[in-house]
Amino acid sequence: MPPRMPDTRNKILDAAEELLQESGFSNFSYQDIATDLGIKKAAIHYHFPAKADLGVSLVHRYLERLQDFIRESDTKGLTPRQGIEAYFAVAINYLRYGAKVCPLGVLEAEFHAIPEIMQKEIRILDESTRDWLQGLLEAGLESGEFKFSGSANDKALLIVAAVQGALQIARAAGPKVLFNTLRQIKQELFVSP
Amino acid sequence: MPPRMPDTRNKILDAAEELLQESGFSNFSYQDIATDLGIKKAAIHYHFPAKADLGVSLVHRYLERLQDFIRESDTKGLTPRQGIEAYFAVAINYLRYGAKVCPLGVLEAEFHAIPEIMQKEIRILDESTRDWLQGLLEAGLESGEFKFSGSANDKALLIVAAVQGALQIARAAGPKVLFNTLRQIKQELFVSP
DNA sequence: GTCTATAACGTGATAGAC
DNA sequence: GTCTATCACGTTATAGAC
Repeated sequence: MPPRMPDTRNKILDAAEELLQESGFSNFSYQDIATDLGIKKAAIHYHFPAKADLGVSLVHRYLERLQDFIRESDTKGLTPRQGIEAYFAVAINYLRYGAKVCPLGVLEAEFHAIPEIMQKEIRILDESTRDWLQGLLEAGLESGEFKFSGSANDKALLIVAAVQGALQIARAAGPKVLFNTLRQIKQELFVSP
Repeated sequence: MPPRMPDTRNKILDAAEELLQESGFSNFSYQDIATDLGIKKAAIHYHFPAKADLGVSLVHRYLERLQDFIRESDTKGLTPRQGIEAYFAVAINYLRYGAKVCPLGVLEAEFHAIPEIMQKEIRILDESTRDWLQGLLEAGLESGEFKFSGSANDKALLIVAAVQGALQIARAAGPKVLFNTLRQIKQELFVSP
């Protein structure tokens, strides 16, 4: 299974993803994507008849990417600590290239203004992300790399919420906000610095 | 200085505030507000010629409310612990009545899609909120009510980010997410349960 | 202060040629 | 698959009567 070439459909999703994390789902249009790619709006409607279809595919792709990430982590035999660092690296990259925010954050912020069919997909992505992090925290606790009080489930929620919030606050207060937050999480979580 | 009667201008701001935290700034229209209040769009344009004017006034009112809250806290002589509880109560009320989110969160999520004149006001509100919380944390540390490692400035950021994120995640995963987050923050922060 | 009326524009979406 | 052309609609915003 070789990786597919970036055909138009994938290019559309790439552009939409960028715009989503930049401005929000209802703040970009088919015209924006068309302009970015140098094509016409109608071509996008061919691949995604309604904007809700595009939105669902977008969230679904985040989910696939998470599952790929988990699979790769297992294959490479990443330690829990390396797993957390990889998760943080995703957030840092969001920030670096365009001051983007967490896709879950922006979609949840406008949750009541987006199609219901997308909301369902968002719930799955949210649950999957925190489930994965919970497992990572449990493994780290068992291996002695991590320390924390309370359940791994609770801690996963706290971490995801803080990172999501910090990415947004960084827009008003600058990038340091995110790095500061990640540093605090690591200081509390890691047994040995 | 008695509190002003809820004239049209204030009613507009009330309705707009509700809609902002429900759906986001660019996801409500003058028509939505007009319908809510039983008036016509043009009446709103009389009070707020452009939507950016409405947005600025909206954020400015949050700031005034924060300053009133701080003044009242001082007057009543609230303990740091009571201060934090009052802050959490605001978030809980957001959640309870319409699953609303933190105004800063939703505005930062669509930061790059809103008027620049609003962005400046948002930066002030963000800074003021965390400044206030920082002072509260310092006071609580000194009085022996709170415990935490690192600076009060850092801790204030972590708390604000977590609460902001939790309010959003609650939309996908339900209200428990917020209560869970607040409980964890308190358990880490309070010396005596 | 509030209204009616209207302008100017962008949006999502569809039909049909190529 | 992509295009041109077009539609129906909602949006912000303004002008002017009352």
